[in-house]
Amino acid sequence: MSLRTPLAAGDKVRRPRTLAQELVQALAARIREGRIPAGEKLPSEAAVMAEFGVSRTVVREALSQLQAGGLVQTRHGIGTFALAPAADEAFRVDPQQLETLRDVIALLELRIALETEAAALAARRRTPAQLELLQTAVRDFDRAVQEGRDAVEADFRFHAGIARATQNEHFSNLLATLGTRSIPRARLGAAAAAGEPVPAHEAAAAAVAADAAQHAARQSYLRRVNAEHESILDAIAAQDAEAARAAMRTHLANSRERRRRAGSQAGLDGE
Amino acid sequence: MSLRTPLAAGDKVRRPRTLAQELVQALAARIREGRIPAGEKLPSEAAVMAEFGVSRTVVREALSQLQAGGLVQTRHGIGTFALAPAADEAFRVDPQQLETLRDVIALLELRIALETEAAALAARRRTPAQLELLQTAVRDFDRAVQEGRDAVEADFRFHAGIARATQNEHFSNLLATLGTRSIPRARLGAAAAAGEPVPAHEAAAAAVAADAAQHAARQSYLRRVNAEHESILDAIAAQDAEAARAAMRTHLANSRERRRRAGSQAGLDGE
DNA sequence: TCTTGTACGTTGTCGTACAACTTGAGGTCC
DNA sequence: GGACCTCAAGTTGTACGACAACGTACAAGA
Repeated sequence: MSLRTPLAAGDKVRRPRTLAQELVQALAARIREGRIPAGEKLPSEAAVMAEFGVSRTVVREALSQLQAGGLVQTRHGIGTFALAPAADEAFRVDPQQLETLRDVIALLELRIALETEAAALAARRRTPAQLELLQTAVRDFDRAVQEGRDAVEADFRFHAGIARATQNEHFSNLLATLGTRSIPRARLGAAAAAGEPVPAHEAAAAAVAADAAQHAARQSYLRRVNAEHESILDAIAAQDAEAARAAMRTHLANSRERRRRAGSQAGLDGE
Repeated sequence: MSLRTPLAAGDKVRRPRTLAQELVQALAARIREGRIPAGEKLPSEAAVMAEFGVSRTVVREALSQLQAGGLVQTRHGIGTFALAPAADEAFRVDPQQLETLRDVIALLELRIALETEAAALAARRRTPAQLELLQTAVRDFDRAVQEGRDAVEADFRFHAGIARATQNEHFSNLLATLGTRSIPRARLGAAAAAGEPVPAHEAAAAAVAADAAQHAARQSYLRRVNAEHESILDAIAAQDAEAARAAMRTHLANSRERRRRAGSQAGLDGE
């Protein structure tokens, strides 16, 4: 069996363009169809080379992709093994589950679970360099608030930095999954609320005043958020795990209440 | 920036993973953090080689995995491009990350974060029917231990029941994802070590005695586990959130220590 | 019996070379 | 001047050979 056979005349737009991708399909089929049962060892790279008539480069890239796809597992010096069809029970948040305020708060509860523990672990394990990144994030957040710019990025950086400082990849991976769902919300609402110059050509004076008041309220709210960030940062700097845990819980619980009060009106902007 | 730098003294058992996988993480981080915006071209393979100080083999395997993961797209003769975050950003645990004891403990840390909070929420919110299910699970666990049967199923049912009693789907969804990865790992070695009837036809008396001793040790260990379950159950029955949180933390921390002591020898059986 | 060494098979990384593809610059012809 | 052609440069795709790192099995030695 060789992959090098030129395409027959009828085979116009054959799907897989590269040899590696063809090989991926061939091997994936064997695994999915059970011709290579779960736990069983695949042929060695040399054997696959011989069987399919391709170079080791191609074989390795194919195995690499199967690995990334979770179909096989490779162990140095031993071989490559097929994995259980892995009822790919990936955790994901259905976008439909973010429609109501109640949905958003449910997700925030999960973040509380995740991040309070992360804060505690980060306090114990953070490296000096990681602490520095957190300090930078808090400073940037503060500056963005003062200058009326969008502070969401610095906010996210702060939380992501804590997750990373746990030295446990799972925390940052999971937060990334949650974050892209729960934060990046406000494309429309927040931008307008964040102080973009509104086309106020014909706006009534009353509307302008209301806008200014809203802006001021947002400022004070963001300052409170920053103060909470600093409490967390102090605890992590002092390597006080329990204080960090408590400060993070306060921060996120406050976020939850702020959001709850804001209702569904303001959309889901940063915390 | 080079991946080849020898480990610093402080770096504990730094992931012995492969260069390609490290590179995958580094590049994936750049994309996820927006340092390489969607649609933008990644550095050429030659540029990545130079920047990270690795061979083209490694670079190509890393890109290959990113491709399989849907983060980038490669076009022959042009380059590799970052893709839109693809709403597919699901959280999953790479099977490769469950190889070492250290990996298992890392996952357990995440479970601690998740389940301590779940226990607290469950204490506040559980319905009488849900409480009853938990009581049944604990009773079944106890009976299974006494009768020498496998208690993993009842154990998992107890934990899953708590997650469900939070009334927050995300907790049970995530626990399911973690559970299928971290518990049923009864592969080759684990199955034999977990107390399966050994073909003892010609086993020496000494071996039988050792086996009996191991069985007794396992019994006492499972009774301790059950006692911990009962503490959690009591707190949830009394709707005492803080007590439930503390009891769950104790339980999982003990699990972690038991597992740590067991080392990698016993494989990854239930807790 | 237990330990040690050692040979072998397997995967991980490196380097070089060339083929195939795309783009853009420059040249040629009308 | 404009349309077309050619070609060079940059990029990804594939091949081949070499060695390092890792695990396992088995034989030799204490």
